[in-house]
Amino acid sequence: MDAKREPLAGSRTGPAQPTRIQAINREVILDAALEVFAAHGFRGATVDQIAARAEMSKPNLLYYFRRKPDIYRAVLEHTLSDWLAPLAAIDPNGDPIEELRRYITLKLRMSAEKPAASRLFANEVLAGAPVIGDFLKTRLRELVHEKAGVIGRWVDEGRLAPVDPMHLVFMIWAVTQHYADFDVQVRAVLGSQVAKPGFHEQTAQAVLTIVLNGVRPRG
Amino acid sequence: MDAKREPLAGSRTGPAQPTRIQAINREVILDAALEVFAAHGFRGATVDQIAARAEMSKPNLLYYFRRKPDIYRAVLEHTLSDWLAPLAAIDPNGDPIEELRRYITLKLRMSAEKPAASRLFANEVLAGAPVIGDFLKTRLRELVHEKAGVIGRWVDEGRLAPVDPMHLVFMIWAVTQHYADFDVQVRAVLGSQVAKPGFHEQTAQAVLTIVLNGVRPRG
DNA sequence: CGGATTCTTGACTATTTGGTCAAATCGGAC
DNA sequence: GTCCGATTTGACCAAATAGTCAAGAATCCG
Repeated sequence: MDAKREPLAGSRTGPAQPTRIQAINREVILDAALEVFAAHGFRGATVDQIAARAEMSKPNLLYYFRRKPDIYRAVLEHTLSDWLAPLAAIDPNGDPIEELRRYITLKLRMSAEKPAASRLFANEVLAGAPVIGDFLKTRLRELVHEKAGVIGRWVDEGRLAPVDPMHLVFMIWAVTQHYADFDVQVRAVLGSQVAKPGFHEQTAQAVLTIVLNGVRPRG
Repeated sequence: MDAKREPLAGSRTGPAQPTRIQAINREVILDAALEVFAAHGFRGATVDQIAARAEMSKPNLLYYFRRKPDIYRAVLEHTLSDWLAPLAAIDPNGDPIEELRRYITLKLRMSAEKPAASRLFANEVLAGAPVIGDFLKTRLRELVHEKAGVIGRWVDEGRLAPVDPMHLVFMIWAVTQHYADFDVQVRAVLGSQVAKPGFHEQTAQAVLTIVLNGVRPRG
């Protein structure tokens, strides 16, 4: 007999033949889960909250993702590559200052447009990175070392001031993600300014000024 | 009759006459709670975890703090003033670069010595600052505006490059707290370097170089 | 249409969690 | 030592939460 496809194999192990409804609902669930996990972390989030936000009964949600950790992992995977792309895009052959400007600008835009993704990672790492720990120690580590090498070469060539490449990367992450992760604090301190049009451009301007001046070689 | 002191008035509303045992146990509980709340946030933390870490039965813990939110509030209050002190210490009459250097150094030291405190705030703010929201919008806001005024004056006097004072403060917070909040990530990427002696000095050196160069007035 | 399959959910269970209570133990002032 | 309030905890309860299940509703395909 031909291999009988189990009811949900596709939705759990791989997209063997995802239905239209499956595709839609999995997307809806992941969107809802992203918001909830981003706000409260894995342990603080509840399946009921996610189901409510997805406008779907809990058993229905669990029909698509059998267990809470499955949802969590799926959300993380769904978001990880996006989050890494800007760093990967740094071009060794580009102009150092321009490459950093583009990188910072992209990261700031992501923080503005997808703050929940940033908060999701923040919560995961704060909790000790129980799920993405391996990823951090392997793929992220390799990528950062690669790009730190590029920055280090720029420094050696005198095209950047003598800065520690690793710490420069950390600084850029810290500052750009701060505007997503600590949005509530930024709003509390800055008040109505944040809502004004052009706020993001102003932020980008300020961040770029300090960081780029900090790494520009001094005459 | 003389006012009969209720059994635990002191331990709940104010230190009317805290016993030696009370003082010790409240301290033990707050230390334990700090670690647990810092790792999992308010919702993710459990009273049992805190009690276990404090090496004390749950009912005993609840004898000192009646409810979970009471513990949480106490931990936050216990930590808030410390966390703010370095910013408050910026001296309008000091040398701009030296004042910023001292501020960054202090914040970095706090992140290294009390990472849990930083993570506690990070979790609270990530969750939308349900407890310290008012504090952020009042006391923190006032303090930051005051110090931003100082920095703004330094800029006007030409003693700092033209930078947005608010964003400079955010940048310093972001970078310094990053080393506490994202410690796991930093370790994953940097590996064994983090354990080496002198790592913190190296970090401070790198951060100070970039930020101070970023704000130093250009010839 | 009609039958098979996918999708949906109300009702339920087991476990975890915040919190209570009464009884037992401890500690300090006399 | 003795006494009384302070401290401690085992046993317990109610609510919240992750996950199950069987049965009904919708959808797809010929």
